[in-house]
Amino acid sequence: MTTPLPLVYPDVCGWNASTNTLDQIIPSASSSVMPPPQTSSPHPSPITVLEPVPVRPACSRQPSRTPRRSDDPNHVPRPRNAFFIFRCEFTRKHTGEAKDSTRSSTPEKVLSKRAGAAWAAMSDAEKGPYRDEAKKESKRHTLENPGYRYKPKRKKPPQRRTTGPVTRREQVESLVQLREGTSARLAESTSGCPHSHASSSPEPDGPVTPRDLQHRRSMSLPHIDGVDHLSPYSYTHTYFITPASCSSSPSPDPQRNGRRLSSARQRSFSPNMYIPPPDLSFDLEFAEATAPFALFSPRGSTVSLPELSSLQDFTFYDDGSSTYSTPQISPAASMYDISQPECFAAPLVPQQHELSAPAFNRRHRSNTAPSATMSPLAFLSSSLSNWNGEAPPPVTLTRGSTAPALTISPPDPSASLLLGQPPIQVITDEADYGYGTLLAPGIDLDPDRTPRRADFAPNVQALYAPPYVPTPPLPPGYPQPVCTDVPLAHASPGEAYALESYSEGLGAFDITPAIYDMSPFEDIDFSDFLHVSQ
DNA sequence: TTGAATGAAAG
DNA sequence: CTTTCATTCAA
Repeated sequence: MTTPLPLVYPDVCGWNASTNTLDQIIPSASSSVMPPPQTSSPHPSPITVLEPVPVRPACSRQPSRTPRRSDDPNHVPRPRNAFFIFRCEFTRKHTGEAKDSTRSSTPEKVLSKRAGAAWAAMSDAEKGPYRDEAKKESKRHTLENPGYRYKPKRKKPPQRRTTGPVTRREQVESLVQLREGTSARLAESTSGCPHSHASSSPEPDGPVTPRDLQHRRSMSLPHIDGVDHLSPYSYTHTYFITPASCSSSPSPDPQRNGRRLSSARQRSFSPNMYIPPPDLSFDLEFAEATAPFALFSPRGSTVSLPELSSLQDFTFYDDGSSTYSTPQISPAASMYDISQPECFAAPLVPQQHELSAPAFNRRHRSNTAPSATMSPLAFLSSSLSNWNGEAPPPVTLTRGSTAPALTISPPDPSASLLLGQPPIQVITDEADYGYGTLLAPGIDLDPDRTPRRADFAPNVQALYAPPYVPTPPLPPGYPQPVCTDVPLAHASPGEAYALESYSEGLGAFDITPAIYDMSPFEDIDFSDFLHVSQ
C-alpha cells in the first residue's frame, strides 16, 4: 500500500504549467472542509489561488446577495459572454434611467426575458460589438487568471434523451404512434391499430416527439463558408413504415397522402423499367448542394464535419466552361477525377466495381443516438448504399411439400445492371410476390435488424435512383426506359416512382410507406436525397 | 435569459 | 479517435 499522496489536479488554479509545480497555494485546510467523498464531485480542491482578483467590468451591479460561489473569496467567476455583456447594458438602461421603484420591482427574470428578446431581435452587426467585447473580456480573463479552468459541478446526473438501446422496431412503432396520434387528433377518429404492439411499446422514454424527428441524427450539412446552399425543394420527404392496417386511419393530409399511397398502389411496376443510377451532373443547384458529398463519397466512408467544412474553396460554375476548383481530397477520389467537371457524372453504364454513383457510395452515418429516429427507409437504403453489387448467393426455396424445390440463381449482377433486368422473382409458399420486390428470396423484413446486402435482390440498387434523375440514353439495342424522367426542378410529387418498387415490396409484407415532412436542408439525412421528390 | 466550457456518452 | 449533448455558470 502506498502512502496516500495528496491528490493534485493540475488544472486547478495555482498550477504553474511551465514549472509543473503549484505556485500559489494555501497550504492549509486540506481536508477539514471536504465534503463526503463522491465520485461525481469535482474535487473541491484544497489548493486555492491567492491573487486572482476577478475584475468585474463596469456594468457589474455587484449583486452581493448572489450565492457568490459558496463564500469562496478566491472564486474566479467566468467571463461574461456577449449576451451577458449586452444584458448588463440593457439592465442598466432599463433600470438605471427609471425610478428606483422600477428598479426594485423589475425582477431579474423579467429582465432576462426582455433582454433575451431584445438580443434575439438584434442583427449580427448589432451584436458584433458585444461579441468583440466578450472576446476581449475572455482574453483578459485568461491573462489575469492563468491556470484558470472552468469546472462546473455536476448536480444532476446528465440525462441523455433516451437511455439504453432502442430497437428499430421501437423507433418505428413510436413513429407510427406519433403519426397515429396526430391523425386521430385531427380527425377525431378512434380507429385503433391492432398492429401497434402495445406490448412492446417503446419503453424508456415514450414515443418520439416532433423534436426528435427534427433531430433525427443524420448528416447535418454544415453550411460551407456559412453560405446557405438553397435547395430547390421546399421539403424533403422521408418515408417511414406504418403497418397497412393502420394506414386506413385518416391521415392529417388525406389529399397528399391518399395520392401518394394510391399512386403507389395503382401504378404497376414494370419489370422492364430501367432506372439508371443517378447522374449528379444534371442540375446546378442540386449539384451544388450535393457536391461535397459527391466529392467525398468515393472514399466510401464517413467524413468528419471539419473535413467537410474545410471545402472552403469549393466553387461551381455552370457557365458552359464548367470549371470548379476544390481541394483534392483523397487518392481514392481519382476514381472520379474531381479535377474534371465530368466527375460528377456517374458512369452511365456502371461497371461492377463502380456500381454506385458517387452519392450512392456515401454511407449513412450510423452515429445514431438512441434517440435518433432513423426511418426504415433510411436504414434500408443505408444498407443498400453499403451494398457493393455482389449478388446474394443462390437460394433454394421449397414450394410447399409437393412442389419441386425451386432454385433461384440470381443473374450475373453486372449483366442485370447493364440490361436493366428486373429483380429476381421472389417465390414463397404463400404467394408470388412478383417483380419489384427489393428483397432477395426468402428474406423477411425484420425491423429489428438492419438488412444486409445479401437480403436484397441483385440489381435492387439500380432501382433506387431518385425520381428526378434524367434518364441517360441506353445503349442501342437495350430496352428503352418506360418512364420518362422529369428534371429535378420540374419534378412534381406525382412523378415520384423511385419508391414504387420499395412500397410494393413492403406491401407484400403488409407494410405501407407513409411520409413526413422535414424542412429542407437543416438536417439532412442523406438517404433522403435518394428518395426526394417534389 | 444566451453562450461557452466541460465531461461523459456514444459511435 | 471524433462528435454529440446535457449540464453548469457567468449578471
